[in-house]
Amino acid sequence: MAKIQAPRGTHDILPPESRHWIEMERRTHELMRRWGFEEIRTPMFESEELFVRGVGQGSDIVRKEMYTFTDKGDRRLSLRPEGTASVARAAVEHGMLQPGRVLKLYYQGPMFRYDRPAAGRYRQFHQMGAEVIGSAAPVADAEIIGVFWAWLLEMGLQGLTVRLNSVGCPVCRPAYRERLRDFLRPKLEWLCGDCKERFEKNPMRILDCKVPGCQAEIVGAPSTLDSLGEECRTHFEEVQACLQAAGIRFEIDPGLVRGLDYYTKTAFEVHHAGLGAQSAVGGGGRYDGLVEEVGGGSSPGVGFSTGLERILLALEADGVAELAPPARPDWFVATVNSDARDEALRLVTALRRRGAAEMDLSGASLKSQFKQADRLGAAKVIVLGPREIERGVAMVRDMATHQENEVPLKELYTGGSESA
RNA sequence: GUGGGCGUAGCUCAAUGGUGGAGCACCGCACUGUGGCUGCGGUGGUUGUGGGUUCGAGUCCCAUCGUCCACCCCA
Repeated sequence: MAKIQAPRGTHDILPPESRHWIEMERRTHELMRRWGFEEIRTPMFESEELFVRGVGQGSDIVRKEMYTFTDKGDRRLSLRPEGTASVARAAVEHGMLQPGRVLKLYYQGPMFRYDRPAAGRYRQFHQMGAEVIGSAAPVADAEIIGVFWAWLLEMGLQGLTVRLNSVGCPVCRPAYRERLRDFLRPKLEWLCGDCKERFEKNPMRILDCKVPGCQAEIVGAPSTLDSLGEECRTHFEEVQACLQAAGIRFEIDPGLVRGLDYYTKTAFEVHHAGLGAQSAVGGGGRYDGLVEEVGGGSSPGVGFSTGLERILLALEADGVAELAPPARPDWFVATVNSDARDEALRLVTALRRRGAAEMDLSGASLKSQFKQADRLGAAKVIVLGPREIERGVAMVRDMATHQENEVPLKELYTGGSESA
């Protein structure tokens, strides 16, 4: 039979790597508890419409990266490409948004995008993210960037940079777009093909273009920041003041434009130096129009998301060897021959109520059982053979000191002796 | 989606077009009821897959799948 491989862009998470995932999740829950966020778990597929409206028709994600299918009931469904739209949908659907109430939620799980795979980019990948919904205040933006920053430090990462920008709001953005078009129109013929297209659809993306010719043409272009309306400008200044108060360093990056259509005002990304082309470990921003877009009342929000595979790659680049060391058994119960099997089973069952205990499952020789115990890093090996069982004792060997003592079985069962 | 690199044992890698190897890992033996170190031995490959060229292909050609890099985009 021909082998079946995992689909392109997907990957199995195997031991010992799965230990790192367990540890990341454990630290996430613990940190979020301290920051007062509660977990929300939403479906991995949703109506296609949710993402079309939420993430945006114009975004690359919706235009070419969604896994969309029709189910047996003729519903158009999409595997979720990101988490925020689902959180907003669930908050609206369950009436969690009441005027004056601030919701703090986090989520964690697989996301799906039909993208060409590369290092740090997969078709099924995992994100963790958090949202503050119900507050338009700058301190909410700082709360999100702050919890993200704390989370990154909790994972043990170094060499991180926060880039911050404001992309304006539906009031001031159109005005800025026009100013930018006016500036670029005389230079249009010198721009690359992609940028000529962007000129009509999304001229702000031109600022992000990597083509050297375009870079030269945009010198002196009006900055988003100079074109912010009064409200957006004040908000941006206040966010910066809050970040300074919270002790978070950042760089202003006027070229930072995010790929999801729902962002307003604050946009940010965090980059890691050791990651190559896919250097963003996460990002986010404010989305004051999203809740309304998915059918709720007007409710402002701000959030972040981070890619867990990239976090692991960044940790590797930082030389963090082990997020979580292997679990070592306290005891390995070894049998001299098969007559001791039942006693060993009884004993290992009893020991497992108090700690981690292992026994041989393959009928291996005593020597081989010691090798197993050594490989597992067991602290002690308990030897059961005819000589011991007859007298109601077991030989207990300390693997570090090589000391062996006879211990009555009764004590091993009750944990009554220090020697066990 | 565009351009390019790479697919050989579980892992990391060798093999001028001429009988596919090594290290690590795994299993066993070294006076038979005891681990790590050492020595010796062993298991393990339809060379990603399918075609083609050739007396002969891991090696050359085509296709396909996968992977990696850059672009794009982003996490």
